[in-house]
Amino acid sequence: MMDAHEKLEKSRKRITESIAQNIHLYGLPPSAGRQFGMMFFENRPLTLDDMSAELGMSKTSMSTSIRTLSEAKLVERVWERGVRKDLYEAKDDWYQIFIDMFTVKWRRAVSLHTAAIRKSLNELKDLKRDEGISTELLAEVDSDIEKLEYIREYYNWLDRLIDAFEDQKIFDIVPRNDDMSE
Amino acid sequence: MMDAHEKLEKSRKRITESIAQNIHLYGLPPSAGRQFGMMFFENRPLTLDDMSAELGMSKTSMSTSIRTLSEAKLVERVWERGVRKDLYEAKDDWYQIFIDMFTVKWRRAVSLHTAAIRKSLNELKDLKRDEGISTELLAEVDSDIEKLEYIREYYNWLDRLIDAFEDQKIFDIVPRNDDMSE
DNA sequence: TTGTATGTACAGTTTTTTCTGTACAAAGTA
DNA sequence: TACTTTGTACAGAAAAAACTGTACATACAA
Repeated sequence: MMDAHEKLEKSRKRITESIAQNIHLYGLPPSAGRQFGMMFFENRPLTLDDMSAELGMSKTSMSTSIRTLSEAKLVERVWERGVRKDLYEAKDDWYQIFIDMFTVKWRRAVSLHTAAIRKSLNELKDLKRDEGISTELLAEVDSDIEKLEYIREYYNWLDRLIDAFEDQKIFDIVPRNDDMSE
Repeated sequence: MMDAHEKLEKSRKRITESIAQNIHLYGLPPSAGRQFGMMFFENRPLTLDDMSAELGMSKTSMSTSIRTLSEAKLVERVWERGVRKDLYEAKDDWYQIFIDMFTVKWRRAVSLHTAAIRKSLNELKDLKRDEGISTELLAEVDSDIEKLEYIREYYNWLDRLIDAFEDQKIFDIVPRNDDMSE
């Protein structure tokens, strides 16, 4: 028979593992998920040494993964007077965490894609204008131009979608507090 | 000086590489992105042998990655009478591709998390009810319960968010056709 | 039925990613 | 100033993922 403390640990472990198995949606490896999950249940900021001891992993690993977690805005550094070591805490607004991940990751993708599309589109239009190309090839160029214009429009939509998340407009269609009771 | 055909290839390659570099957002490796990008520009369904030749990769790889692409709903199998080989085509509705990816990936995560939360929450509530536990531990249990109830609420929101994508309600706040002209 | 074509399971290889230990730079303490 | 303490750069080890070739099952053709 487990004692109460063991039961509590087991309960936490289940949630932490669940996070670890799904953190790839944030582009992070399972161990970073475990780290975040552990920090989530701690009601105090942790040092790298704390994390290292808690997870049984090297301090170096803690250092690199905490940086990744910070960049993804899942944790943040906090200050406490008199403490020399760096302290980190899991962010507690999961809605905001989701929105931050979404906007950070997709904004970059949109930006890169849009630049590539603009460049290719210009090249293709120049190609049409300047050269006397075969009818066959011209058809292909026109086909590509059409496709690129279509996906440019799509990325414009995606950009506006990201805006909607960023400025919290998303809560207008999907309200935050459903007020569900058990 | 490049000829027209080379220019066309270069233009396509830029877009394809851009897709390859960002397809990790769909949980797929770059090579799958290259495969999709190539198929996107082809105006006809391709066989595994076509893809193998086009990308210079083994047929086995094509087979496994086309399955992944199918599961992610980025491509689909099409039928053509008289053709014995399997034919695949890139889906052309990128808005729908995005929505499908989003719903498939996040729905599974929500489902797994929700199950874990329910289980842990039950265990913790049993723990509170049955055993005479120390005040100190009780405080921790209560803290965990509060946290789990919070994230349960969050996952409920996420589930509703997925619904909004799935039933196209998302286009209400972010309309599809912006009708931007150059 | 036998022969041929096609897709994939599986084992092994290559490549990429993650993790560790050492060494060191930066910053605080005495 | 010299002496600690702390975080991280870097090189190498371990683990995971992607890719290939062979072998085979399935389906169609004759």
